[in-house]
Amino acid sequence: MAGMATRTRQSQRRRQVLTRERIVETAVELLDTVGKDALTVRALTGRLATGSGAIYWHIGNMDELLEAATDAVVADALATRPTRPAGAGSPQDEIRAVALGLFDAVTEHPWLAAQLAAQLTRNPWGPVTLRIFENIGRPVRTLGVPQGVWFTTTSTLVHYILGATAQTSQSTGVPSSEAERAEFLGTASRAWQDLDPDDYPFMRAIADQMREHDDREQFLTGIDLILTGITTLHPPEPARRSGEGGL
Amino acid sequence: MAGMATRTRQSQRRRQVLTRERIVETAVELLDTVGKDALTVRALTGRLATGSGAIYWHIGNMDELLEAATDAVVADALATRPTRPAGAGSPQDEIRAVALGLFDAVTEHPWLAAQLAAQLTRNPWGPVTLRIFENIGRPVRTLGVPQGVWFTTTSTLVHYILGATAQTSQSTGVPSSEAERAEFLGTASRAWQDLDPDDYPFMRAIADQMREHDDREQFLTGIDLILTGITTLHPPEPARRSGEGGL
DNA sequence: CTCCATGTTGGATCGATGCTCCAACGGATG
DNA sequence: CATCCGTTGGAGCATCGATCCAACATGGAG
Repeated sequence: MAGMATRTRQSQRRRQVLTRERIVETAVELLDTVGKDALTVRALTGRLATGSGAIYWHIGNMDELLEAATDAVVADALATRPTRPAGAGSPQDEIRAVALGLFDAVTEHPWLAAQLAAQLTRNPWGPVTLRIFENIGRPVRTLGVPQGVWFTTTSTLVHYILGATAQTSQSTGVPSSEAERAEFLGTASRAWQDLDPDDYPFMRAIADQMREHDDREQFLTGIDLILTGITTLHPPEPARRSGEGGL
Repeated sequence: MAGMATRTRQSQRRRQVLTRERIVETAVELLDTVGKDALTVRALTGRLATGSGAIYWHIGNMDELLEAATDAVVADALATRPTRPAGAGSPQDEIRAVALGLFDAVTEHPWLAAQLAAQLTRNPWGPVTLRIFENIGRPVRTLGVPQGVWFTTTSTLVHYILGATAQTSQSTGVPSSEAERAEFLGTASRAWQDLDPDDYPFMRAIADQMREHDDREQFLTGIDLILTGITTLHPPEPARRSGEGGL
């Protein structure tokens, strides 16, 4: 209340102030380097040279910390879009860019896929989902679809993106995993061919395609599939009446 | 038998055989009634009147048990399709039926959404994913799309379904939650209208649609959107060559 | 029928985790 | 200098997944 400049900068007044931001930052580091199971309160106290009580003073929960870490990474992935100052390309390109930003973030952070899915179910309209929705919905609006279907259209895209990224977790990323990935795909493809022909005829039929598919390319193909459906069901009006209020 | 009273305290040991199937069954019961956090090894030993060692003799892992429970529920949801002996309706109807089967299963089992997402990330080609893929891919094949895009097309549908069901977890289900649901939507819609206009213009614009949307209807709309994209990009050939071997 | 061999059971026990509780610290205020 | 309160660090608690092992039951060999 009426605090003047008393709240001085967070310089090395103490060794280094423990702030919520710093905790989240360290959590992301731990997640990236050691994996999700290694993100424990004790690991945090070790890295930050503090106690568990200090940590719980800034974050109320472990789930809350995971949500904050997820939101931080997602915000960074959506902010650093390929130098595109404003809506330069088509709305379709913008949607592809946002989707690819999330896709690449998931491949860079192996823990992110599980967390995105977890946040979606635990807190369906939390900050993470909100952020993604906003970034997809904005180009959807400029796509020329009627306002009545903005919500549904955006939902379809977001749900596909999150479902697709959920499955594309650990595969790519490390460059040396080229052979490793080929072996994984080969093993899976072979396993599909050995399935019961009565129970799984389809999986056997696409075993070959599976071995040679590219996750990223397939991801984009799915986006284009949905975009085609959108523009087919709601073709952009050639001349848009400007004085058209809602409804 | 003439066993003396030397040590007959636990004579009723074999009153009911402990099998993996029974453990999974009990796990589903616990998940449905008390929730996911209540599914502990100790809760299982209590319900089954046994010890933890006996349980770990049949299941190797807690994650494995969760996967088995998920697969059991999914298999049941996909098997009990509305009395449709064979492919009676159009491929589109079949896809809608499979998707709705999963959607309804998620609403009936509040824990299922999180588990479906978890299985997708942890074990991308485990039995659960395999089963869903097969049930979606089969009608996709009869849709008339070229074989080269079977895998990609099915992936798009499955990823959307899993992403959408992931967000539709706790909302509907209980009939008495009618007012509760309305209040939840109203609260969320109001929260969106209070967002920063600079950061979240889109969410503010669709706050009204959000309050009055129906999850199930929106889910089906998304399916139709993707189906439209599929049939637009790959129109069914009027005459299909039958002697088309794989290659 | 007797008696092991083998597969199965039940529970004690271990290590680890999330979280709470509390004494102590230290900069700001008077 | 004295006091206060936001903040810190760590001991401790409850609980969990998982392991280990002695006690059992059952089928087949003798």
